[in-house]
Amino acid sequence: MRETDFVSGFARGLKVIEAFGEARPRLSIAEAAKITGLDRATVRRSLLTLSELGYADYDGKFFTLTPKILRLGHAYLSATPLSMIVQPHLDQLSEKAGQSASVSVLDGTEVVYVARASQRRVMSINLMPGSRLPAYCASMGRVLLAALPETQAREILSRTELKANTPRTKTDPEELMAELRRVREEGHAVIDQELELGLCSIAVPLMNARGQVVAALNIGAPAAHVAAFELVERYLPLLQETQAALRPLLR
Amino acid sequence: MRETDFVSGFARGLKVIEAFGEARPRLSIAEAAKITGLDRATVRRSLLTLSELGYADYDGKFFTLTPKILRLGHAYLSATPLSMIVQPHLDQLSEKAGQSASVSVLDGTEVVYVARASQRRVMSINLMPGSRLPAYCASMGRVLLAALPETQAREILSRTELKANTPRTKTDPEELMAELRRVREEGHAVIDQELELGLCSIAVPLMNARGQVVAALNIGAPAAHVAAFELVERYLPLLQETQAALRPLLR
DNA sequence: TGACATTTGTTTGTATACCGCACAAAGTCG
DNA sequence: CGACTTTGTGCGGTATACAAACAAATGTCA
Repeated sequence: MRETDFVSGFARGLKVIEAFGEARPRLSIAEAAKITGLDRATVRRSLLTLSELGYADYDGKFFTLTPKILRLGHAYLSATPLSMIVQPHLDQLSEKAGQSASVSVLDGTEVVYVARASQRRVMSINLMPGSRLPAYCASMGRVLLAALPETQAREILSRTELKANTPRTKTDPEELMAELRRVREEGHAVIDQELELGLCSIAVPLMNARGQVVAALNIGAPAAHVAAFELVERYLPLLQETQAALRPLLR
Repeated sequence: MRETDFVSGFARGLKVIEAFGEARPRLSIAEAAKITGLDRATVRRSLLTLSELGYADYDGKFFTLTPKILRLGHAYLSATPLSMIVQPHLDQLSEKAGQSASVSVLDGTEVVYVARASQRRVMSINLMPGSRLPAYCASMGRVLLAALPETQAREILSRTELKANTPRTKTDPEELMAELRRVREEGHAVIDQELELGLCSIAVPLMNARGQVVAALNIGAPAAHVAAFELVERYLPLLQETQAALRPLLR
């Protein structure tokens, strides 16, 4: 790709959109400039553009994103058959298990939720399509990493900040690689309160008809309800049932 | 806003992202150019930029959006307290009612789902956060339109394509305006198979502490389970309970 | 098969739009 | 009021859009 095949004004604008998030619903020009590291004048033009197009509101002082911005992500969710196809199966699975069920894919070092059926609220975390979790300490992340060639999985771990969210979090790369091998062999991953105390989950890969892993499917449960060692016997059969049902439907 | 305060390269890029959707997961440069109405060279630069930034994949022929694009919408969903706040209440409501429950806001002529708790799959429609439905024939749409000044509601209807999805769909603007007045008076809207045969729903507005309508809350049910006239007695109390619980939490 | 038409992707030249900077203006605090 | 922060605005040099031409692939038909 040549230097000139890159539209930096577009790239800068996307960076500005991403400046909004978590604890930042409202941004002033100066704040957005600080977060993005871009020039204030540039940020101002991007924000005014967003506002002009209806992707943002401007009260003269602060900018806020509007629901129109969801069209951008929706272009992906609706364009990808994945989320549409799995949703009904997910609802069914969630109902049978009496627990939340989710499907996610890998994006860099993180898993991204593309569909979710929640039975009851899971702990302090509130997950929805588009939500992200670090792959190394999430059950679906383990499954997705295990599906990659070892070198690639190791490479992803190497650029992940492996921090111990709880005392149980595995953070040693070699230990994690060994865990990935086990996941690959057994066909499922179990997480016992590595992400958050009190939260367990079990995941299996979702494969397409050709056997390629295209996503991961999991069930999450409060540790108070179900001990980690029970996850396998209680939920693995249900997960595998859904896994098998979806296999011919995915491409 | 001055002419020069608009970054057209950014605007063009966003248009390119929106070119992906529903039946278009994969686009060639020429296709994207046709859909957006932009020059092929311009579209090419936008797509290559997206690809360079990891928002799209390119196989030499077709471009596909990657899950990274969800970060853009996620900036809204997570930045907006709305979806985070309502989700647990929604799960609870859905469980009590034994039916799907959703929260949405208005964007132009459409309602956009910002949160959802699905109990069982609702007919052929598969809805998730970011999904859109025309406001005029959805229960939440009626509630949200009813909250606007009449002139504005009429204006929105005037630029909506009022098509009859089913024989029961109301498509006459005057009839719809009358319906909106009734919704405003009664405080809830009931839809009886206007969107899809076999699907009923009931919605109420969600107000913040100052009494401003900030979103709509609904319960949808298969007509086979619950006749439309039963919706009110069975679900309205539950909806109102949730409505009241959320009121002091919204701003 | 081979010649022609059509579509698609890429490059080029030129007019224009945009970025970053420096400065002006307007708030915002003590 | 004066220090400080934030926002708005002209300006020069650079990057980008557009149109048009070119190149390559694909389709069409005798």
